[in-house]
Amino acid sequence: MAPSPPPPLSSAPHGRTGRPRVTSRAQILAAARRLIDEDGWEKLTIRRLAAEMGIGATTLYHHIQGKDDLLVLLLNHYIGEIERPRLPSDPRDRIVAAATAMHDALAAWPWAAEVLTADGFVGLLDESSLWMVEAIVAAADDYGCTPPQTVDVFRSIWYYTVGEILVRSRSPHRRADRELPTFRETFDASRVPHLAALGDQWAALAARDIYPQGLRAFVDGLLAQATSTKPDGAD
Amino acid sequence: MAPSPPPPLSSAPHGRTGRPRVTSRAQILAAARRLIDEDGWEKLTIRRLAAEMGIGATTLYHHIQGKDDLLVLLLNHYIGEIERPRLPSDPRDRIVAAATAMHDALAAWPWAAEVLTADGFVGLLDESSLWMVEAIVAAADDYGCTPPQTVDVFRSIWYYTVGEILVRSRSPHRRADRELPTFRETFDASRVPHLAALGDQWAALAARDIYPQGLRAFVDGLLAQATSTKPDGAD
DNA sequence: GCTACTTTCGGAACATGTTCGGAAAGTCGG
DNA sequence: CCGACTTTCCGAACATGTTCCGAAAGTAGC
Repeated sequence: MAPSPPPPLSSAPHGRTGRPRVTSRAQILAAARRLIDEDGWEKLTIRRLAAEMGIGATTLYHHIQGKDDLLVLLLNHYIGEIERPRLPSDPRDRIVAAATAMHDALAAWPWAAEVLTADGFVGLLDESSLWMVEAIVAAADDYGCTPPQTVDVFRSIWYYTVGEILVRSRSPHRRADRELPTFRETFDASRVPHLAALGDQWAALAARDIYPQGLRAFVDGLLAQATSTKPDGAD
Repeated sequence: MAPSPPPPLSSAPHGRTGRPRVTSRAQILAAARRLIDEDGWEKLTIRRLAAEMGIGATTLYHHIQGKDDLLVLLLNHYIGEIERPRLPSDPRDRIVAAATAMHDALAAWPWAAEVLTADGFVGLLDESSLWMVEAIVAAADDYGCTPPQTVDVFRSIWYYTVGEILVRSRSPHRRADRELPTFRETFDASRVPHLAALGDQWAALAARDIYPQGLRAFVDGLLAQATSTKPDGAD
């Protein structure tokens, strides 16, 4: 429980009392990236990572909080390297563009789903990764949203984005394992007639990527709601 | 602490060959419900459940697929007991009401978050739990949506709902453990000015429940998009 | 009763994330 | 050089979900 950032490993090895560190957080992150790149993120376990570095598994816990923490750090690194797209000037379009960038950045890493819902995820992001959030907030502000409305707009979009990524990241699993489609193909026509009527169309329709489309509809609805509601927020 | 020894399998028909079963899926579900009600769902482990029933842990796997499967079965039971609200006649209001019911039903069980994203979750629901889905689909259809549009409407709402439940179900965790709010309170004003300007307001604003509000905005946007788009679906 | 067959049971084992307690390896004051 | 102190390392252990495989407990045919 000593979050005091340790001094760099090589530049100041001596000058401090106590047993010298055998590794650094940066080295751990580098090794984790190597493992992910080589064997896939599913093979990234604490013990493997420790073995890769030639240290004890327990030792890792003195440099990272836990596996979730490690994944967030990794994600921050990857997201930080994404180049910022030029965002449209129109606030509505800007929100859509920024949210799409955020979505794509997270969806690119399957293991992001493991930590997306972790306690206050957005608050754990680096400043270099926060420009997406900042862009959405700024655009909502530009549009004329009040601070509460702005936060609501972002949170709503965030929920939608997280849900989409999580649901879609788990769906392909079963399709490879078993032969079940994402949705069952037969429904009781007497109890759920409309579902039964859709029948096997559902599976095909549910396979399409509708994130951008839904996002646009959502942003439209949110901004319309913001401008039509009394900014005072009659709670 | 074992109020249910093994006898009540007496009614099992003896016309079958092989070693007789010592338990049934129904008994497993009943024991699981008992454990959840008494000690909370976090205490529900495979070994505890087996011990409660006086059987070996491995035996459970001959009656259920795994823990996720067990949780889905449990959720189906609980959702099936929810009384169906009278839904408004207006399609838009009906979608909102049904989605809200769906959200509330899932949000009522913290462990629902554990299986919400499991492979084709909606397809695993019982017919007795599917009336919420059916209601949304039927309302979208009533509104004039084409089958693809109808599925898109439901899936969008589903993503939003799942995201909200998952994010909110994990947030309180850390607030109890540590003192971090859901979002960090200080941001670099030079890199993320708008976030910095919101500052500590964010934490308070993010604590509010905005699901119904966001849902209404989303449904408005989705239905507007559906009626304005060529039904042919120009991909 | 005995042998075959069928179905179910469950102990041992595995991999995982994580915690605990003490040993190890330095510095510092003498 | 030595003992005290500080900081870090890591083997052992724990709890979990899950899988393997042989033992157990029935029925069927003789």
